Amino acid sequence: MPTLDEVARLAGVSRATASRAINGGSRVSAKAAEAVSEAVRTLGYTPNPAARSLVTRRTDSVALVVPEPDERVFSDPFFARTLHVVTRVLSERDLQVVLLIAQGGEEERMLRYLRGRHVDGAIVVSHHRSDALPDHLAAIGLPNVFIGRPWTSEDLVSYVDSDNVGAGRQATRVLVDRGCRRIGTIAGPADMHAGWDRLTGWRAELAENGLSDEAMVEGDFTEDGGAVACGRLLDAHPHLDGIFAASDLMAAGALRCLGERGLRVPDDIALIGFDDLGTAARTLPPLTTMTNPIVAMATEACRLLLAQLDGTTTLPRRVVFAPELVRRTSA
Amino acid sequence: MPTLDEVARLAGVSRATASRAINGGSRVSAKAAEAVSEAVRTLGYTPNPAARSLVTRRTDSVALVVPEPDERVFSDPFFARTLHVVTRVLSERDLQVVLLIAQGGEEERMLRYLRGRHVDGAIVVSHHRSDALPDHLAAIGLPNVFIGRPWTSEDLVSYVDSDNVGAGRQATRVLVDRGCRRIGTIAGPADMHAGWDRLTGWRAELAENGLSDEAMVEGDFTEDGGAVACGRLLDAHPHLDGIFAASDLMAAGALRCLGERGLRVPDDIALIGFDDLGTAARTLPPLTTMTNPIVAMATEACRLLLAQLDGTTTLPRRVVFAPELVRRTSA
DNA sequence: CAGTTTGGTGGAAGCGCTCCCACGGTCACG
DNA sequence: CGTGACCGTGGGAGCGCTTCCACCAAACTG
Repeated sequence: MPTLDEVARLAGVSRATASRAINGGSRVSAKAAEAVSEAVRTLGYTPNPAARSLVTRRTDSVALVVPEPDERVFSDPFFARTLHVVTRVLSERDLQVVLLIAQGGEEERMLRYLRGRHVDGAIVVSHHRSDALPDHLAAIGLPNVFIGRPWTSEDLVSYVDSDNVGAGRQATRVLVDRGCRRIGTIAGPADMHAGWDRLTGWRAELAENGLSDEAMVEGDFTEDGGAVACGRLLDAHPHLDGIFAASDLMAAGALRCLGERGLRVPDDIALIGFDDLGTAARTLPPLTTMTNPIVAMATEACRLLLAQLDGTTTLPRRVVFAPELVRRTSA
Repeated sequence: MPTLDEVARLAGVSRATASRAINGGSRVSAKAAEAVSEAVRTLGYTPNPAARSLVTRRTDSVALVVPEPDERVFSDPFFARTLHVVTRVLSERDLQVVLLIAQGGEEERMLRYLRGRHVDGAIVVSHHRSDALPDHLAAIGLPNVFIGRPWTSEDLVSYVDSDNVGAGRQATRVLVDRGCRRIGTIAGPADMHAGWDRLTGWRAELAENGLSDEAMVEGDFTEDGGAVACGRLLDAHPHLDGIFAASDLMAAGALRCLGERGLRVPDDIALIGFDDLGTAARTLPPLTTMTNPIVAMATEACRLLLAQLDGTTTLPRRVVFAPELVRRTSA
């Protein structure tokens, strides 16, 4: 592998000048710059990232941390989209994204990786109450942004989120408005804010309409989990006429369950989901749902992280986006 | 951040001894080792990976290269499983896996990353004819193993594969044996060996039984693509009584299409898939299919790569695993 | 008891790079 | 023509680590 020294020698300049020419080129004469880039080309020179980051103290890569079992990461379009957007936005600044899936016992491993400063910063998505990620990241001193409100004191970390409470209310209102009076919900996991907040919204809307909020069952944001949860919900409350599922994947599972029980959607029972990431449009019938503003959230998360990396901002910031209703046929 | 120097000073030994104590500890007295690990603990020391890899010329990380659009990577359980297994096997050697998804124009970016020696080696999965990945990797001189036979001269690269030709034959034979005589196939992309070989197997088995191999349509290994392909297949050949789909995802799409056309599976038309990664068991009816020996392939790929990294092997090697038939109800 | 192996140790070189700083040359200005 | 500003340049230090090598003491050998 050619080194900077060889490039400099071939170009007839000093190592310092070669370095400057390669990185930005300010304070370098056009002649020198040309000679260097010529030398780079003929030698096929690639800078050694280890040597570079040893002195710059930057690695030019960022972790996308997902504290979830990988089967979920790979089956929920939410993560695919997030990774896609994050990768795209950060690649504009030539930052490499490293996907860190911390399943089960792997958490310690992941923390070791972050502690070792293999990355300049981290974006955390889908964090659970039990992983003390905000604390750990603070202890490590690594710039970070959460996608989805973290379980910690509000003003300690930067995050982006969608207005899940408001969206939960709005979704429930759709059911109320079409005349449903016995409305159940398949909630998300109680240890995740997204699940919890949507449930809160559902409760609030029911309360405002004087309806019972007893028909609640907790799902796990997966399709199979949604089907199971739906079964339990119907067993306990056979006469439901509306269900709010906290994710489209769970709604798809519910749809399967309802079909098996001979219930027609939306005639016998209306169903509204959450996310609108493709699944909703593909089910039979297509799901009425709330959008999950992933693109906006992920983009903003990158912006916030970049600001931290640049040293522009230090104080934690939060940005909240509003989901929108998408009417299809299930409700 | 504490450095090795500080650790050494606190432990009352030289930097050299501290380094030895931290890495393996051979040729270090028990007393010194204890003092060092004590110092490491109190200081919260973590080695600087950049400094380390500058001298060792290793990065202790390995790329999993997937030259596919990310929506496919995240919707096909094949990749999730592969990543899972690779991560697990390599983590035993404390190697970090970096997922490199090279979609569209990102290919150059990915090559730059590999050329920059950010990783010690690469495992490539799902390679297409057009990406000149084998050549590029050879040019870079990066140890690598392909999962799935690459498009290049056989003995240039190491790879693991499953016997797709044989499995294609066997799947087709299942249809023949149950009495099907007009057998179509939804093939994989022609620029991927897995697709091509399964098609070859299908052709061979039909030929041996004196049946026509005209009913062929190319899919893209996705569910939606499978549905579309199935539609085209039926339009061109309305009287098929059996279909071999080159992946379960495509078979699931076909199932949807067949359902919409009022065709019962397997009574009107038998269907056999490929992969058996969960999807097959969840469809209605459950799919008869061929297993895709991912665990074996991924594990072996890791072994082959590790051998290259250790310098144990230099010559390219190939290992082929045999898929097995799983009988369910669709055929 | 001299001569050899052995194990533990520290000094020091050096991995490839960036960046501070000092230096000389050029130019505009008074 | 002297002075200062400015630009492009190269020397050199040093980032944090591993590893070669020389060294010494202790434990062997014949």
